Amino acid sequence: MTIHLHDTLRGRKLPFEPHKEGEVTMYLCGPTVYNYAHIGNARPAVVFDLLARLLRRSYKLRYARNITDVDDKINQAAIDSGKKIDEITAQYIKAYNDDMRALGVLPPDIEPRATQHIDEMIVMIGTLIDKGFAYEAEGHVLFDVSSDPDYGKLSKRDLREMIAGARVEVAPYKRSAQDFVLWKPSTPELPGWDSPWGRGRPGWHIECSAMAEKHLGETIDIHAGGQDLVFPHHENEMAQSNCAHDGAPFARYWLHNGFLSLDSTKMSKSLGNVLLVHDMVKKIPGELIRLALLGAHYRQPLDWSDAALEGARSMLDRLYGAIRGIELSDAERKAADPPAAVIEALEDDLNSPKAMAELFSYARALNKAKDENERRKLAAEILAAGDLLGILQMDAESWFAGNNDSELSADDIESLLKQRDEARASRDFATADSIRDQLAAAGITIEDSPTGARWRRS
RNA sequence: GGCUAGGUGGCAGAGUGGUUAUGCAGCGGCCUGCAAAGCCGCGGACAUCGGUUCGAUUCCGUUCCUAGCCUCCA
Repeated sequence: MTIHLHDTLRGRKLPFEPHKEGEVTMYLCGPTVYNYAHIGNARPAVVFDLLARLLRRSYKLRYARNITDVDDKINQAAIDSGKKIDEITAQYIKAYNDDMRALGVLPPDIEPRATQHIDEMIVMIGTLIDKGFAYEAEGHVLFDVSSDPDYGKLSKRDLREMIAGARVEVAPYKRSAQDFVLWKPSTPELPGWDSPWGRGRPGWHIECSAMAEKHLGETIDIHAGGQDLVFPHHENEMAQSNCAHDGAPFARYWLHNGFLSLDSTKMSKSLGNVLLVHDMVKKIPGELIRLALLGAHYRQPLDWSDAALEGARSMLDRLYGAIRGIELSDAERKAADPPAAVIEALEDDLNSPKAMAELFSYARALNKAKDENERRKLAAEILAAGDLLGILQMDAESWFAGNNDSELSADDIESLLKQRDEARASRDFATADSIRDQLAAAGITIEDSPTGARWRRS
């Protein structure tokens, strides 16, 4: 089955055909590094990591995820903290990569940084001026929206209506309220670079156009990001790139993930309800967070809550419970492919909830199977699906052992289990049950089986 | 106000013009010393009002509601 993807520009799901046969280029708008990433920031990173993993099965993928390291919010963070800009960006770039790794996000092939592509941006801005799509005014360079007849097509906005509804305050140097900044002047204390228009810094949108062109070419196959980037960020990127490239399409498929809310409200610093991935991964297994993020289809809204997290935990308990106790060799693991139904679900516009549902039918089959070879085969297939989805990366015993922060160590538990076994052997069930109660009080659940008792933290 | 997405059983969340989502929770059974896990089975849903149709949760339109965007934002 061919991969189908929903394209924002055309507004529907389409069969995916890359520009060049067998090769795919993908660009994701990454973080602005002035703070830790919150759980909403993690959604596109995780969702499109899954897409990257899926694409790599069938194509040679070149995947870029940029880092915005020049931005007014960064400048403000430097002023607020008294730190140097470089210190701040270095700190948060490292934190971002660490946090994403904890969520099972594989590194992209390229991680271009805005500050390392100023020359390319200046060249592109010059091209836009030369071709009549941009103009200089009071040290600024602005994109002339009226010069691009396609402007508004991505976000499905009517330019005239936007003008009618525009805010009152329009910078005096703008010809039109919708014109946006490609280059703006910097004061001496702000970061800046020499340019034909004086010392300054780039506008927000130009970096993605310039970096995508440099690393992936004039036309990229997939451009992804959060839904809130459709306007103005992606609309503006598309305008810049299309105009600079004489109409060559910037992206063949535009993918946008839905918004994440927190307990049904928008995350915002003023409400104080921002969940930082950096804090969460200290307490919660990364793949649990990852599965919770993949628990809804990527284009659907997702409400983050403890209940959502517990739902993901139940799912992982069930899957780990099925494969628990089956030791596979590396060769057995490598030989297995994910179930076809799982792949088909993912190839249908990255339907991760469907993929999970298919995986559960394999877990059920494994739980029912008596034949050891059959069980090993099913376990290997489930684990192969886990590798594709970025889950089931832990040893099952470790998963059920959980955090080691309770009063009972694994050795304590084993010792108590042994006592209980002895009591049970002599049919002293009162003692056996009191040990079980003792363990239950410490959050340990016992599971007896023909091969002896197992335990897990709940 | 405009644009774009949605509104599915107790919760989460897929999907479909007529037939089982799936996970959790609930109920009954099997297994168990009793549990837990697992297995088998059961109940319960498609916001509203119209229309198309032999038949609509699924297509079209109305109304209501929700979210995002329209200003920095994943």
